[in-house]
Amino acid sequence: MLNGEECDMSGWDMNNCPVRDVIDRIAGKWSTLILEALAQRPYRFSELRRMVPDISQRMLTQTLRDLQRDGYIDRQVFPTKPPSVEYRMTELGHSLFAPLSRVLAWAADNHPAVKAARARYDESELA
Amino acid sequence: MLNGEECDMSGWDMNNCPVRDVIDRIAGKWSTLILEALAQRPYRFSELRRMVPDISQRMLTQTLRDLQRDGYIDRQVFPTKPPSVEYRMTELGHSLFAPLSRVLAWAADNHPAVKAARARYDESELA
DNA sequence: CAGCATCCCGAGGGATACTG
DNA sequence: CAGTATCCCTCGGGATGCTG
Repeated sequence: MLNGEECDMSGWDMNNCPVRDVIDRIAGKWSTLILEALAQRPYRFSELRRMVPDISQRMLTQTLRDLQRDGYIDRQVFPTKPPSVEYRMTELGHSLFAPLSRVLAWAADNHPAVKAARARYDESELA
Repeated sequence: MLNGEECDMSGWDMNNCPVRDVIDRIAGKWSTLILEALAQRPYRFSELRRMVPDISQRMLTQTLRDLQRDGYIDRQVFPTKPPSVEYRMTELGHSLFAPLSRVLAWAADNHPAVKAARARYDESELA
């Protein structure tokens, strides 16, 4: 990575860079929020909806499918009536979330610094 | 984060969640590539272009501006002729790249596992 | 309850041409 | 060399309505 091994810009064409292939998925608008929730414990569809109130059920479904497809979460259907579905983070998902949560924590911690940098930049721009 | 402190889904409305505010920027298509390059050493505009061959100069300029605005990189102009500009990662940028590079490394390491998961999913889908 | 189908919009981003 | 300026188009994602 750092030495240009995995996704060397000069070697890969963008469309099949393995790092991008993975990153693009978790870079979606809702992925990290869902992962954050399921990192704690399994949740049902309606529970997740309540936890991420601004998400549409369309995007919740789609994001869950994408995360499931990439192997980060499992979907288990209980054939009750009415049906109930539980989503649970897989081992792969947890192993991803370990480093990912560090970045999220960094973002939370350094948000003030970033906001300050933006203010400084915008200030110097209004020439 | 994990305990719902920083970006508690039930508390924040999406549009001013501090974590998203930071993450959305570095989740852009080219940001990580540029950060990866500048984490190693400073580079000039044309050098970066060569390192990320698929980027348009429009997006290179724009991504550099965004990263600069958020305080991750510095821009230094040398008034030579023709002009030369050097981009250099700041301390804030390096402190971000530390955890970020872990995620990128994870992505590189686990790309096969993710591809396998996708294959399994797609297989089971073509009912 | 947990979806799927449809319509629709705006932002992100590509291609091309021009400049200090 | 290091940009800026336009045009254009894809596609992520919102809103709404319907189903097993």
